[in-house]
Amino acid sequence: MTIHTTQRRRPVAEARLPNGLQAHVFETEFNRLMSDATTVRVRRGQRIAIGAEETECLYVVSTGVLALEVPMQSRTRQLLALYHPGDVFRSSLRPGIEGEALRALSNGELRRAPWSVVEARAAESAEYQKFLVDKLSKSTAALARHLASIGGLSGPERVAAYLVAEARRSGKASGSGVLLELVPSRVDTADYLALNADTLSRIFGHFQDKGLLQRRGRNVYWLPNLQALIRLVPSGMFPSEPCRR
Amino acid sequence: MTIHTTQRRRPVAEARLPNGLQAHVFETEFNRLMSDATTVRVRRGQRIAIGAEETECLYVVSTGVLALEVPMQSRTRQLLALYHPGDVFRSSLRPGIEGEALRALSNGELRRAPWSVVEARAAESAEYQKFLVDKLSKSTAALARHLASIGGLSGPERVAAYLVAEARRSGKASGSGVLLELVPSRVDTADYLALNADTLSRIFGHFQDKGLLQRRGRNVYWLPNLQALIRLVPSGMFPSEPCRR
DNA sequence: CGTTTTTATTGATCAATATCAATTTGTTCC
DNA sequence: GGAACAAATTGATATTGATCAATAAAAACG
Repeated sequence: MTIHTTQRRRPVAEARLPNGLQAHVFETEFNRLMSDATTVRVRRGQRIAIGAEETECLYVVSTGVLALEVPMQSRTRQLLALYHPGDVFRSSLRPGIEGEALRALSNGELRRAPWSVVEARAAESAEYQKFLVDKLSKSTAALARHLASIGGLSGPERVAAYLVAEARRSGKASGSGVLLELVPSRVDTADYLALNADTLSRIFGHFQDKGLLQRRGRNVYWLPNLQALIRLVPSGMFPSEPCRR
Repeated sequence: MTIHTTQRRRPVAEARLPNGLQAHVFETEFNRLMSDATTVRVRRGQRIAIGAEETECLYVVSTGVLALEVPMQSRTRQLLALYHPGDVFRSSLRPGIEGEALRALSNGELRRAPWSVVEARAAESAEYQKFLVDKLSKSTAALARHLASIGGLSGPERVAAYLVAEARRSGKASGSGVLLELVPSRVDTADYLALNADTLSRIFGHFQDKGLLQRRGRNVYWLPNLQALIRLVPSGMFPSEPCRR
């Protein structure tokens, strides 16, 4: 297993934690839990091989966005899950498909610790144990939710579900709508949503035509009407979770 | 949460453990771990509501096949995972989609224990703890693998991958090929593979025409050439796992 | 054993999305 | 600022898989 460290040609994007709360949790809980973790700087596009059994690790995203990637056909791939600042990834969650890896979708930073060390540390404190198990469970639940989305929804529905989920995760209230930064490129987003990049582009176009989406910058979009987007997704997909602001 | 117990109109199918090994592990490890679990008999089609936070449970399949189900559109659903004898399901793995449930795809029996009890028991023994965590990790890995399959493969590829996985899980060497019992109905299998039941039927037909599949009974199929089926699936999906017999 | 009910197959058609190629737009870097 | 490069959009067309309706095949049941 090789982990290439950043060659520092491009400046690493500074920390972009979605909001104060998450930053706080991240700082207090994880920095203690991961006090002896290795910091790994990653550049957009970089591949981080996931360790085998013996080198099982826990990864925690500090900044940037990463994805769990598996290569499928010769030229295609599937992104199984996205990891944002504060998210954890345990390598035993990996599907065991040849070529699987973590892939940086933006510049960023993550911390890596051997699972054995994390386990020992967690054993010392029931509080940390609970925190960790909770994080990992949520990540599995997210995987299940994504599978439901890919397997059960049409293209536009998937995109709407993605936008709503992102808005809830990191959107900022702005005017009458929600301002949203979508870090992954079109191709990455398409590979995550199991859509063709061209098709995804078209769906974004339709949403813009219908006034559901407005581009405000490179990766920045404004959603004037989140409720309308939610209505595009079969009810039940978002069971009355409060929308953070 | 209501769990309907069997009304015993139809006889419950007797235990069908795939082979001696699994039966053994199941007996020795789990019966001790789950010694104070409730036994729940289920009939094909029965829905088992998954508990909320407070009533989080661990389920262990004794006999039969169950699936984690989420309703999508009005008439459609997605089966996220299949659970066979010996498999475990922890309710915090649920995606949190309205209407989610365990669904019995055949008559069978499962054991249910409150998570708190299981946790306490596992805390007593590192061996059990490890066994449990390992089972749950594998179930998450299977979820990821299934997501890769649904998101990245075509219909026929998905079906081939399903057949190969089932052959490896429970197939019995028979003549020059593998004999396989496929318990779930066409509709259930289709919902699991995110395909239309008609389309699935056609794919089975094509596989039969190509001599990859032969019907041998109600749910029993014979695969004369497993290698040919494996070649239909992008390499990497099945990285040199030994084929059990 | 024949009737009822459920499950599976098959054909004709349609809709959704992938593919390929050509532009356009945006970014990076001198 | 402008050349060189990368990313995103758009149009024309092909392909896959869904849908609907009709039929066939199996099980269940009296």
